Amino acid sequence: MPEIAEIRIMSDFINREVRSRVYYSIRKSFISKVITPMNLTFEYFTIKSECRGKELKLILTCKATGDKKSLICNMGMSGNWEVTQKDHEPKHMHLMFDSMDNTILGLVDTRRFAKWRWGDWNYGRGPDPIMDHDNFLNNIWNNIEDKAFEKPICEILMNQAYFNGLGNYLRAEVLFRANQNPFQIAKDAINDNPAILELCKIIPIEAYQMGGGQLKDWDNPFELEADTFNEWIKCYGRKDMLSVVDKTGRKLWFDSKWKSNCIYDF
DNA sequence: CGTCCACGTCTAC
DNA sequence: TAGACCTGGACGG
Repeated sequence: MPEIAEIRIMSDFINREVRSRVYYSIRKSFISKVITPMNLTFEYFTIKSECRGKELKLILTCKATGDKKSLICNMGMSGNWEVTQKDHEPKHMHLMFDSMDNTILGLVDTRRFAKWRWGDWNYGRGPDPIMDHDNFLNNIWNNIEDKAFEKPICEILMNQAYFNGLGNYLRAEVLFRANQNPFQIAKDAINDNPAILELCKIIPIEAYQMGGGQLKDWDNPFELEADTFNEWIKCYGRKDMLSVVDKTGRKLWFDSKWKSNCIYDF
């Protein structure tokens, strides 16, 4: 489910929901295997959300002292946020924030790949390609001689040290919209076709404005038609495109015009 | 019923 | 560079 567009939508959703609420407790489900201790000394606290690439940061502020603690959340494959009534937690809600108004802000995650920890951003991941685009570009141009850029462009677009927030559907859409041979060596591809880097901002913004990708039961802040995303997506998962398993084991979707360039076995 | 597949990391041979 | 980690939906017999 979540790549950078969906993470931003989740962050917006959280900020809208928590704006007028005060929280008093954090819990995790009994089944959760996340070992992060959930004890919090704040008696009452407010919440604010930020995002950076595929990471989400919940900043908790103590009502009494103004002290802050940050929880960094990675949403895995199926993580999403919901607000429900107390004692009506849906199945697969594994992290819960209890509010004084008897609602719960919770992380719902069927596959339980989502993780959370106290602390700051993982700076091993690159700058946000949308909100911090200049640093995103600098990080790439300053490291263009890195061995990572000797790999095919389709592979490095999944490398979170440089493309924090891109995932399997966004890389397919970026490459397609850039009219880019997915198998060209990344350094050459970026030098020949720097529009790729602009599309790493433009495409996620479009996906964000569409309300995100393939999300079922999403509380869409834009109130768009349900199939808007399916009309927008031009490559990923489409019958008129080719797919092949790449070196990292992920399925790469690409325009059949590049078939003769393909370096992976069909 | 069974098998395959999924928008992502992690760690361990 | 395979697997491990997970659940459930789609699809086939």
